[in-house]
Amino acid sequence: MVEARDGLALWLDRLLLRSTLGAPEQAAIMALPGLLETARPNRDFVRLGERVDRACLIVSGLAGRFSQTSDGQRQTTALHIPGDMANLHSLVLPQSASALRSLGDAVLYRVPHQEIRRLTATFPALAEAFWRDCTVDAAVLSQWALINGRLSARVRVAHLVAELCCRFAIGGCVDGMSLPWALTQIQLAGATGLTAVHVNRMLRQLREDGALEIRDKKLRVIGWERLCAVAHFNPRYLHLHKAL
Amino acid sequence: MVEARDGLALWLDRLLLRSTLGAPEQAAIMALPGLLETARPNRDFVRLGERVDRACLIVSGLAGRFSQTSDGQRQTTALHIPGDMANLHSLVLPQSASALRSLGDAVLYRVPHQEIRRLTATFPALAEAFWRDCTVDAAVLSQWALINGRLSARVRVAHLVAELCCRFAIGGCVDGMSLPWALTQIQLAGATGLTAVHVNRMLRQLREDGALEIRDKKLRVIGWERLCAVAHFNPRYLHLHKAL
DNA sequence: CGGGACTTTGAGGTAGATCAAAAAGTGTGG
DNA sequence: CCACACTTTTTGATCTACCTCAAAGTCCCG
Repeated sequence: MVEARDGLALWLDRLLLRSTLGAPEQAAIMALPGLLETARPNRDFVRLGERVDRACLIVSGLAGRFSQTSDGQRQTTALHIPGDMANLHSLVLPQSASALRSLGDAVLYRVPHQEIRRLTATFPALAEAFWRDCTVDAAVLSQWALINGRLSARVRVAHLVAELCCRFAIGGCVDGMSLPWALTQIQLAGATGLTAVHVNRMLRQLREDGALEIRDKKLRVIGWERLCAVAHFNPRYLHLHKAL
Repeated sequence: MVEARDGLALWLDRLLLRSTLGAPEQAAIMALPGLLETARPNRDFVRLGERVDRACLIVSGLAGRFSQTSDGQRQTTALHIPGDMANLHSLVLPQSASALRSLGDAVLYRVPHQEIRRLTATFPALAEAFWRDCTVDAAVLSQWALINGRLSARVRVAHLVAELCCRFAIGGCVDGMSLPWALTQIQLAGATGLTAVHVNRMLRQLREDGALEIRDKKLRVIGWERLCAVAHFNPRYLHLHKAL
């Protein structure tokens, strides 16, 4: 059974990677009230343009953030894994500029803005930690813009896979490691700005290169070094450690 | 003669578009100490990976933010106009994830983090206003990711031009309007993820379509409606007005 | 067992890259 | 004011990475 506490604990860990928080701040995070909710698979749980009054913590499963043109074309602008407060920025900009949707089965914990504001008002260190995490989010998007704007399809797919490896297994990615993998090639295409057909071919190449293998909803990293080399991957932009 | 006060006033106007600030907060902004500096044209004034202890306000001219691959390829992730505090986010993430460079002649006002922190500590409303403006920045980048990831070269160029029109002439863009235009086609290519050659062809098309004209470092909007239509442009994402 | 979503492979088309070179503009020093 | 070097703009010709369309194969769930 999934519980809100699990999600909050993951989120707190994430915050502590980048910010120093005292015991009262940590306790306040863990005590945040909210609503646990099972998202219907592949459905928007925050719609474009909607005025939002609760932030969504991903407790389990995956979620995507999407920008959309007037004629309905979508581009993924972020992938969120458990422990991500997917739209924390809605606290300061409640008019949602992008949609959030579950990718497969997902469980959310919806925390009212007003509860988060209570925390930022009491603990300035939390306000800063929140702002910092939003900034990391933007840094990741910058990296996506770079990779998707300048590099080949093969690099894009490899880079996205490498990023997710690092975010799931915070710190150490190694050869032979295996991760649960719920993303379809269609979803991968949405995030890399490619077509699903071409993603398929690129994944085959990466398999033939001895970099990785996806089977049975599992990703197996065959050659982490090779994958990083193909992807031009350097995890610094993820800010998974406190700055020196 | 350009003065720091001009830049600070522009920035304050920008903040007031999106946040409500009292007289003391406004006075505190206008009193921010810093160093006025003439940037050498087309030079990085914040380098990649550098540890930053001052934020850069663009007082005059243009600046670009760039992400960069290990082998030196660059992608523009933001264009900054006078009144933009280009790297306000460095306050919470001082390890610079992107480079900042002047595009042509530019004048900067460098404000020490420590002075800005004095403000956020005293006035929580300013901390929130700053966070909000960084969030808008990220929203603009999302839009770029969408446009550059999914739409044709013609749309990309048109969209960028339309965005800059709106940001320069906050609120009203009209037919026949003319703006100072300092960007080269090479710089346009850097922001749209195209080559300069192709940008040139797209600009010619837009001219032939009766949408715009660039001559003598001036941009003339011939048909604003037409430009917006070609660009799929809807200025909402710029958050140039307070949310309803 | 049947239907829907996803994956895989093939064949052919195209938007935009690349390469090349001329023309126009811009700044510098004599 | 002109001569120069350098950058930017413009145009042409060719090439290719990725898209599009199509169809078969696979997986999964009711």
